[in-house]
Amino acid sequence: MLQREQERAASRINDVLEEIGFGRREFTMRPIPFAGTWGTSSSISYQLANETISEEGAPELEGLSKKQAKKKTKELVGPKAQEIAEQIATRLASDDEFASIEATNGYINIEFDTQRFANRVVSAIQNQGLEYGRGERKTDRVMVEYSQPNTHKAFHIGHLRNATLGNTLCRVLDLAGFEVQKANYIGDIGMHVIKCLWCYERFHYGEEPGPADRGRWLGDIYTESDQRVNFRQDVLELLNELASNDPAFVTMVDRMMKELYKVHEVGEDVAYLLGQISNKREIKDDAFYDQETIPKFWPIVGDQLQVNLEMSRGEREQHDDIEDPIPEPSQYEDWIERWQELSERISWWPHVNRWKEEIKEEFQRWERKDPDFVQLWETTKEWSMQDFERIYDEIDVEFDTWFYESEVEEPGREIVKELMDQEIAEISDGLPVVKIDEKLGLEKETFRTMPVLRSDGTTLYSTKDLALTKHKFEEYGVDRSIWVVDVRQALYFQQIFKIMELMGFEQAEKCFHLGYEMVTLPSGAMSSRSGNVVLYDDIASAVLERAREIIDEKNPDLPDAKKDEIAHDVGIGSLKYSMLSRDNNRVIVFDIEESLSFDGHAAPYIQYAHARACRILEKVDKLPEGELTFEDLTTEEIDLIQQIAIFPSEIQRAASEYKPLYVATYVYELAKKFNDFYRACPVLQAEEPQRSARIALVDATRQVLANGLSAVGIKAPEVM
RNA sequence: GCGCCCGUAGCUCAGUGGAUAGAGCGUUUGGUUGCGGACCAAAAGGUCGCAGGUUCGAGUCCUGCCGGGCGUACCA
Repeated sequence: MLQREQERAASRINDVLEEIGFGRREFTMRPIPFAGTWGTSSSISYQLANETISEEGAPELEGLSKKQAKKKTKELVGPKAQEIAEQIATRLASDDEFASIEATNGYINIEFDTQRFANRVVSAIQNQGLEYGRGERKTDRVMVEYSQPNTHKAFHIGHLRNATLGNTLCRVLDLAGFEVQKANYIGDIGMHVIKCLWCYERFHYGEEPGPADRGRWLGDIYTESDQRVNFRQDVLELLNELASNDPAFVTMVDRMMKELYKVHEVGEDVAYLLGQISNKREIKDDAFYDQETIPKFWPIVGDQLQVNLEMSRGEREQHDDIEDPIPEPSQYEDWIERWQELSERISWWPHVNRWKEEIKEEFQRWERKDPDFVQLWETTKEWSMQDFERIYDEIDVEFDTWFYESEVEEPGREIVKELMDQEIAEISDGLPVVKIDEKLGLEKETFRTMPVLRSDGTTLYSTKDLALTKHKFEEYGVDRSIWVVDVRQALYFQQIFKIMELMGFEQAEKCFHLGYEMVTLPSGAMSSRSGNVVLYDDIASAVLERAREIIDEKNPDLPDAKKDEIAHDVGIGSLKYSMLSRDNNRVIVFDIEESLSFDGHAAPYIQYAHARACRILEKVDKLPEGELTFEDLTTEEIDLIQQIAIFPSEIQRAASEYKPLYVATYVYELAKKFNDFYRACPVLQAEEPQRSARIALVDATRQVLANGLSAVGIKAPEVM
């Protein structure tokens, strides 16, 4: 609608350019960037001014050096642009279709006739309702694969970022006019599942979780399994860190070793530890003769850390023989905490290698489809799935198609055969790989080499993804395939796309990986193993509780069920918005306190604007109909009308660049402009015909706020 | 080594080659019987990491540095 006006304006300018001898040009019209003005502008006169000066020359440039001439040109362009703009504006002035045409700062500014366009915008919104913003039908069939949670693991806020981004992208693409298929790809098999089930059978057999927290229960078992398997690594990591970062620890190594030898006479191991620590060389897992050395050494390490902590606090004399400055007490407290956690499990040390063997055997049970294993896998998988479905329901995220990793293992092996037959893949170091750079004839290392099967014939993630991608193209008729996945897999997806291209799939060109950065915590990267993780369920219940408190305070008379519903809309909306209001390739440091605040740039602000609009409309008997009077508008009214008018084009922009952020920003800006209007312009108390016009504007804004929130997957309650 | 991302107000972040670089949080001071104060106004706060280049015009594009994060053959 506005685009048409812009095109018309550009075309009229071109008419004038032709008349005055510049000829027709390609240029884009941009909004006038001043508050309270609604129209379109062109900077074409700057280009023309520059051309004129450099082609025709100017008396001021005579006899100047090149550099000086350039500098002078710069000074001359501004005034000349203004001159040309004025010339164009005067010729256009005879056009009575625009409210005003002016030359300012060298730009041609064409203001719209608010009476005409405001009516057009408001009535379009009234007529289209929920459909306002929908673009023309596009021909491409799009599939967006997102969420991809692993069963047997807990759902945390990192998963929430993915689900929110992916779901919003789907909603935006759909609104933009694409046929969208929302796909989930469940990681229901793989090493993580094997580890979890091994740990269950080995240490928790026969235990039953409560029906409500099976998902979390499984996640806890997975975490335990991970801790068991990585136990030695974690222990050595701390020891090595102490050896390289704590001079007091290194200085005391002789004393510690004497103590160790008293309780544990294994000379080789004591000598090894002494040598590595005092020379700050890495202590290796497989270097010990005796499996009890580290468990015996561990209490000595703890005692030493305690001594060092006291020394760092200044409660003990400093040792003259420590040359480097010793770490802060807080650093020791951190180390002691880690030591303490590992200490509780130090008896695991001798068993770790055997456990690893057992896990390999467990993997074989899966590979040969051992019936007992498969049955256990199916029941536990179902527990996770029920949990996921509950969460998706809570956060209003949906899927049309569900893929499972376990179902693409066989097709994966077939595609590897195909790749071998077509000589795209080859055997290298005993496993099938695709040497992508070589196949593409690239000199520079770009896509590298991708393994497509393990050397023992078991499938890799890539094996399955290649098969699934082919499946999407062939069985689902997907033209444009999108993956919403962690940005760390960027190279991986480039490799997949290139292999699909090598196989001759034209759709490879329109494959797109929407990468997003990590969600970290103020205490560092999330890791379930170390317990540094915020689970969805925990943050969701905290946010819901907080939202409920505020509603109780603001709106005590509402029925309980209604309060719960609003608390849900506001709390979850706020959480989702915090995931959308930051660019996808920026790290989110998730601050729990901040997520519990509903002020400022957040979903409740937008929802509040919507509720306010609803409140005004509630007091109106009948919405105005027919031609309205939008004359002598205030700055706030003009800016608001302009904002609701650009919604459709913002949706297109977000869809074409795959940027959910644009919509999140847009709808916040809209709420802001509505609040400005709300303050400056009385609606119900206004005199007719202004009253009717404002009521219609409020109604249109309410609709666009609702549509905008819906596009980002956030509910728009009428009361809050 | 190679590649990708980030660097904008004290903090967290927007910013489509174009006019005076904007929000939120925090700080300080205010907001009248008005339509809901989850709101609003004012003040303070900037060498847009640095240096070149392209351009009439660069926070935005190109090149090189600096700082931080991430990825780089049988994890997913």
